Parts: sequence; C-alpha cells; structure tokens
Amino acid sequence: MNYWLVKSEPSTWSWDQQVAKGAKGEAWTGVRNFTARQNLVNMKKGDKAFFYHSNEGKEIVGIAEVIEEAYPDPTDKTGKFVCVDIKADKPLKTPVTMAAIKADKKLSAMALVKYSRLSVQPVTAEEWKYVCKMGGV
DNA sequence: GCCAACGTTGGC
DNA sequence: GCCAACGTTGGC
Repeated sequence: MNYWLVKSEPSTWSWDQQVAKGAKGEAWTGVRNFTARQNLVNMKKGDKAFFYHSNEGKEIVGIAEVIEEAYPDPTDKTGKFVCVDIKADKPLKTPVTMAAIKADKKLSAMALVKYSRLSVQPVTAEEWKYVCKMGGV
C-alpha cells in the first residue's frame, strides 16, 4: 500500500463535493504536469491519499481511496495525461494545516513543503501515520 | 494581488 | 540538446 497527497482548490473541486459522490467516487482529472502524472500512474487500487485544499484553507481535510488505477484523462485532448478514480474515505477530525506541517520538524521534509506546486505527491508511511495522528484519525 | 519557484516550450 | 522565455501555481 502506498500513500499519496492530492491537491485541489476548493473552488474547483472540494472535499465536500468528493464526499457527495459517495462510494462510486469521481475521476481525478486535470493533472497537466509530468511528475504528477507519473505519481498517478504509480497509484494502485486501495492506496490512500490525503485530500489537500490549496489556496482556500491550505489544509489537509480528509482521506481518499484510489478505486480505479490510471487511465487516459478524458479532459485532456492531447491524450498525454491520465487520471484515476478516487472516493472519499473519511474526513480528518482536525484539519492539518500547511502552517502546522511547516512548524513540525517531523513533517518539514514533506513534499507538500518542498514541492508546493506539485499537485500529486507521494507521502511516506511515517508521514502518513503522523499526519493521521495530528488529524485525530 | 504580488511574486518566487519551477515546469514546459520552442528557437537555435 | 541546451537554455532563455514564458506560463502557471500557490503561499503570503
């Protein structure tokens, strides 16, 4: 099992919208970056991903699960990019903010801090456990 | 709304 | 295949 972090601006696609989709989930489309694309390709069914709100909130708000592995992104006319399907798993009791992550030595090496522009990032098992604990999950 | 960081594009 | 220019992202 691998862990990931996906980012979305709530004005474009929010955690609440993801939750509303329920168990059938939703395609995670719109990735137009090769590094992020590679991470999508590496996702396996059953992997978990933090759901991060950028711009508004700037915090990890929930946990999603990969329910369909990478396939061509229907919103990409060039055919170069892919998407996966994810469903909302559970929310964090306490959202973990960017400020909290930056302030914590254990998390200061997270891709979220180092590569803030990357929209799909890997998360280590240690980081995963630690953030879950911070989030009260 | 500004600006730094960085990925992508295209000319050579 | 290098590198400058450009565009986009996202924190502040």
